[in-house]
Amino acid sequence: VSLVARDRVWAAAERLRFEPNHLARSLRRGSTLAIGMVVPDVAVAFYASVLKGAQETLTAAGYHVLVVSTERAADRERAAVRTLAAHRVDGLIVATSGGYEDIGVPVVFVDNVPAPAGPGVALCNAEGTALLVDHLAGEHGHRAIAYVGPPPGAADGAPFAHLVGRERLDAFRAAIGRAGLALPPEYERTSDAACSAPVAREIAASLAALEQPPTAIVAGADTLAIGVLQGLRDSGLRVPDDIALASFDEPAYADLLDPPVTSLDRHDTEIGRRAAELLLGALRSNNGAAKLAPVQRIPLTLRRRRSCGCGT
Amino acid sequence: VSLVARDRVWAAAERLRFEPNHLARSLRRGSTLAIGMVVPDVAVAFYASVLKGAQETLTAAGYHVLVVSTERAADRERAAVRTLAAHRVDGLIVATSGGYEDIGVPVVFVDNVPAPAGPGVALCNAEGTALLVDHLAGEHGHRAIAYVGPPPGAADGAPFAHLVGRERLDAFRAAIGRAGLALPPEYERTSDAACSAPVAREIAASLAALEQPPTAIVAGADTLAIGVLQGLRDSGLRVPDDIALASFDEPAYADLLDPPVTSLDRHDTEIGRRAAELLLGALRSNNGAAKLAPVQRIPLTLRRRRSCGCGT
DNA sequence: CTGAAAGCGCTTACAG
DNA sequence: CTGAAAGCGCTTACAG
Repeated sequence: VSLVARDRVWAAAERLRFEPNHLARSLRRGSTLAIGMVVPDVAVAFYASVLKGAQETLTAAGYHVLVVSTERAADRERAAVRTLAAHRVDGLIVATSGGYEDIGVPVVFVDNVPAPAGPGVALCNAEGTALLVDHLAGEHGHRAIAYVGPPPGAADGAPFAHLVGRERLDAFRAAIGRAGLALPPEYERTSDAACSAPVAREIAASLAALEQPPTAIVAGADTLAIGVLQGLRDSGLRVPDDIALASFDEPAYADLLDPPVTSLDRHDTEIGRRAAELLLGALRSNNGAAKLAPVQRIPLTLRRRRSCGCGT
Repeated sequence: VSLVARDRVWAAAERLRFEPNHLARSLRRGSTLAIGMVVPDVAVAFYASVLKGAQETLTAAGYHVLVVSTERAADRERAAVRTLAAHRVDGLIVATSGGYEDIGVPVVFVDNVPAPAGPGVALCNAEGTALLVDHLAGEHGHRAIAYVGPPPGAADGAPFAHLVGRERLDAFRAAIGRAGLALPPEYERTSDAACSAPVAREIAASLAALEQPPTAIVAGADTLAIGVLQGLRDSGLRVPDDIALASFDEPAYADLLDPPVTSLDRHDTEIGRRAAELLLGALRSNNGAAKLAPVQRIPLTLRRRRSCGCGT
């Protein structure tokens, strides 16, 4: 081919905005450069931030991202994973609601990390919960602390669901024990699997109506903290004067809420970035070594605001 | 083939979890059953909800969704659209930041709908802005109302960007005129293209520092409302006692903010659903008729809360 | 170093 | 009605 002809071909390609067909390339190469990302709910700030962090890193590495939001239903998660398998994604990042099944590609779990299933990025659930309890008990002297958290059990028979709920509940019990406090069963409450605010709202109202209501509440998720805030308001209780509140997750604009909510800073986008890097490592090595990688734990920082009683 | 053999093949397929290769099918059929969705920022509640609504409808119709978040940069949007073209998506849903270019597939715009470019789903920007101004002027008697909104101009040479900003600013001026109020130039402020809260925070502080500060502010986006709230708090002003606030978009948990923020209910997921239906219609007919479809406008409802002065 | 051929896994139009 | 062949648009190993 003459150089002149070559140049003319290039120019024509440029002019017609020719894009090589990625499908054909993928079919031939056996790699799609696509990563599937499965999250319980894209509209929840935490997962949106994780998604952003992961997408940033994966896009920079030449991958693109297929996102599916499963509405926290195990069967929808299963369907999503199978669809992603049909599309031959090269790997998966999964914040599982319990429906995951192996499709033979590298997977990195985030948030909810099933113990036997591979590498993942999780929060320091135990340490974080302890931070909240220790702060309420140690610095503010509370002795009647209730818990409203995600359920510890598996949803609809799912093997992996709600490890987050398990870890946080266990850590709450342990921290209460270490502080030498009593934990009557009615102080230990769990929400629906979706951690929906309306459910937490009712739980908070029922806690407020107890003969011996708690003087402080630990919420195990941001949506639950919002619901608790609403429920306490319904009951005519002031936060933190009548009852204190500390939340595991940081609600959006926590400092502008009434009152500003004491919570743990989670570094959301960092989680997505780390998950993406773990996955990229597994894709590069492809020798199964990544399967043995330990779960990375993201440390949490306590943000003291008014809801716990600080600064009043 | 004998019936017995057929059954055994089916059983084996089931057992091995055989998934037909979607790539090969797409290559042959000339259709990927994939829809590209381009949004400025998945972590913004509005776009996340639109995404959910669209995904719901598209998944039910057998399509899957490729999401790209462009961080509101026109060049990143352009790159995203080209990548989606390389993957041969069957159609696009685009909340443009100005970088869109035609790739020869049906497109539906949401939020920011460029006039000559096809069907879309937009908000009633003019009517919504008028609702806010009329409420502040008519029901609360404000005569010095300032505006903090998205910029009306195109970002970095993009032809389509910020129609939303244009429409809301024009509507603000018109509503102020109809109410017979003065509009000094220093009351008419616009943020950066990203509508970032920190920029609005500084604008609010500078409004508060004016010799004749406004008695009310209309925020043209939820992130701007949050920033204004912070800026007014920085300046030691109480909302709504010292200065009232009404926001075009509803911030997350608007009723739990301090104060609860008066704003317009936008029906976010409905927007995504409508956009998906428009796109499905265009894909089915495929005769270009959809190109002539008028832009659908979503009506908005005023939610009266404390920040405007209601209920005080 | 260049160019023609085979093949990725499907679907579809066509021959038997 | 069944079965073999061609082809979607690439990449890659191979022959010239």
